[in-house]
Amino acid sequence: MDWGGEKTGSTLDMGKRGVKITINDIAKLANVSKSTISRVINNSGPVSEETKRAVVDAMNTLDYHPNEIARSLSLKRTHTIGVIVQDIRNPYYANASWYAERYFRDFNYNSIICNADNDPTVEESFLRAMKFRNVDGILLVGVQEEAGRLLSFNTSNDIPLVMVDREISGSEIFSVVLDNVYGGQLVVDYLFSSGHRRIAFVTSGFTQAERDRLEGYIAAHRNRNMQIDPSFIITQSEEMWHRGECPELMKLLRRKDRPTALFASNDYKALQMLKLLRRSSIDVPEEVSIVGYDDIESSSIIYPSLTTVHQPIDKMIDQGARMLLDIVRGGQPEDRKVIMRPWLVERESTSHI
Amino acid sequence: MDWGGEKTGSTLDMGKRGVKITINDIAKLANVSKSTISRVINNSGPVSEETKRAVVDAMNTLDYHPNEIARSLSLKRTHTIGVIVQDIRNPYYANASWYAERYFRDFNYNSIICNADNDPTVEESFLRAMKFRNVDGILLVGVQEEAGRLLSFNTSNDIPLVMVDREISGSEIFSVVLDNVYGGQLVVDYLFSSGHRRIAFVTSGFTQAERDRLEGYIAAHRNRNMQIDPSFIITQSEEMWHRGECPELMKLLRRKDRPTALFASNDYKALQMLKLLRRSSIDVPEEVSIVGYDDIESSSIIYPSLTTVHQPIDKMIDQGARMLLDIVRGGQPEDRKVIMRPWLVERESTSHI
DNA sequence: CTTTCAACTGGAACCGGTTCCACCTAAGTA
DNA sequence: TACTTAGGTGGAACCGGTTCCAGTTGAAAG
Repeated sequence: MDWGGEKTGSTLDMGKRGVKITINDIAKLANVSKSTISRVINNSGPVSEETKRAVVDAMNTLDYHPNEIARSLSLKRTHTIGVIVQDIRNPYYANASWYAERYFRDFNYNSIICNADNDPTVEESFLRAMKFRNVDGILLVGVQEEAGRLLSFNTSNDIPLVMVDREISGSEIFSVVLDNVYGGQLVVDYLFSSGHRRIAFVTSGFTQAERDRLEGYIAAHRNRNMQIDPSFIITQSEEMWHRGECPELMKLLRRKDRPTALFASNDYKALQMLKLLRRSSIDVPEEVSIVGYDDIESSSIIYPSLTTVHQPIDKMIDQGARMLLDIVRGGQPEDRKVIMRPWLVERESTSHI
Repeated sequence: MDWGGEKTGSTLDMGKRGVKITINDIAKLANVSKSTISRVINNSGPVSEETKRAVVDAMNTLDYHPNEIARSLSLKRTHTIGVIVQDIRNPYYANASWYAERYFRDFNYNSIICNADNDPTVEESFLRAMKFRNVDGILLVGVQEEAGRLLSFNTSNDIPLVMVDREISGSEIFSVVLDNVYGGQLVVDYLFSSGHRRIAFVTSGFTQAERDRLEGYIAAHRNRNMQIDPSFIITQSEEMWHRGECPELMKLLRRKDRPTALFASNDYKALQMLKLLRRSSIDVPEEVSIVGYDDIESSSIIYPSLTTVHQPIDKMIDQGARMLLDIVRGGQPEDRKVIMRPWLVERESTSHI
């Protein structure tokens, strides 16, 4: 909780009404030079026990805390991490960003959290802004960046960068990813084993992750030699999803050979679909089963609670954040790429047929 | 989106591989002194058109962006706002913090967002930490601070401070609040007019807001000369709510004269109750009506969707953030206290009887 | 009793900006 | 012609730290 510096007295009334204590005040009181104070604070050079004691005493009596700004200026590091999140309206990422913030704060780093809003342009401008803000490192969470731009940013630049929940295939960029193809297969295999044969996939196809889940969906069909009706793959813009509409899905559901199960590329879309089906008086899971992906908090709160794929986003953030801080501090993480596997959480939105 | 500084070229590859351009480079290239460059950047002194042009040219060719850290050091302002939020696990506040962040960024301020986690001690330590981080101002969102400490912090200190969704009565602290007593009455009046006579109030009683809503609940009863059964007021710790249990409520619901309506002091608790009732197979709203307070996003997504009191948190944040920036920039907001009124949103979790 | 070396310490430059003050120049005024 | 005066500019100090370098000291080694 404490962001660095010594523990202080218990009153909030410090610093004698706005007058800031500087290293010079301590130097004067302890009768030593600035250099020595600095050495004591940073443990960066020999100081006799005696003077050290005097300095610490002086710091305590004046309740001194080094000015981080000045320190940043000479050290050229700001103790700040930039976190760029794909879409903060998606609770999964909202959650992720909070994990990240907490993690960094535990290690005495501030976070600047930015919402890329699914827009590569916005993303690029944040990337640039962060550079000028002198962040020590950047964590890209679920961000969709065209490979080229990001690579040029990264290679031309010395700002450490780690991607979580996304990667740029073939690149050397540090990343923590989930096996989304595997996850997609997981869902379809589960539905198959529950007796479903007509399974639709509903997505915006916007991110690589979503495309990978689709690939898993296709692979699972292929493994069982099942045909896929192309009209069972519904792609529609994020904007439409935010508006809560999906005409194509509604059309599909009016067919007599409609799907018995719907697989949404993420929980957000699954929840929207749930709303749509309720509006059309189609019972879930009695008439149609729904599976999501992400396991956001709402998924377990709503009724029917959502069968979904759980991604250990907290663990992933932990991993990514650890890697990033490693690099920031001059180390080298063992792995450039960590791949984690999601698992299925069975709830009420699916049924056997 | 742009955090200050000029528009730049379109490639992310800037600054010649990590070599930072400083004001001295510009001075050299434009053949003028640092002072003049500074005057051009800040428009803070007379510069001839001719030299100004030369300086701007130089800045463009080298793609120069002033170092914010150095600027902060001499100007003693960091363009950073501290935002302390009561409880980030509560989506209502999660939302609020995002509005705040967005607002400040639009005005070129960074935000440091901290979760007080319902703990005054944590809160105090953040307050202190922010002081040492040299934030330009602090926005307290729904934070529960013992009056004394905060006042001493505020008076001893020159950091501008604005409270949103909470206040310290009798103090001069800038604040934007909702009329929670009014809101509490609103709910009870609505339930009365729907025919309900046995209405329970369920809370943690932790915040002043919740206590005010209770006061409204009581006032509405008094206005109609109705007795309140003391066992209809259920108070239980936040921790228990996070765990999703409420034994006292379950006991109350087993009585034959059980309440016909439950009024939760916020949506989070309402959602937890919904889950509890579902587990006990009590139908909402057929058997028991539920009303929440806050109108968080999930309230409209879940089934049954929640009748609740909508608080224009976005507008409140706007107000509070505007006030704060006003003060930060040396101005004086017209009002020290802005009081806003919530309104009721009728959905599916309540019925007439 | 010198020499050597390590421990300790202070001075000054530096990080990259801002700002006060002094100076110069050219135009306006007495 | 001499005297203001305002516009335009550079120099230097300053913000509050870090760090290199050189100097002092005291004890151990020769």
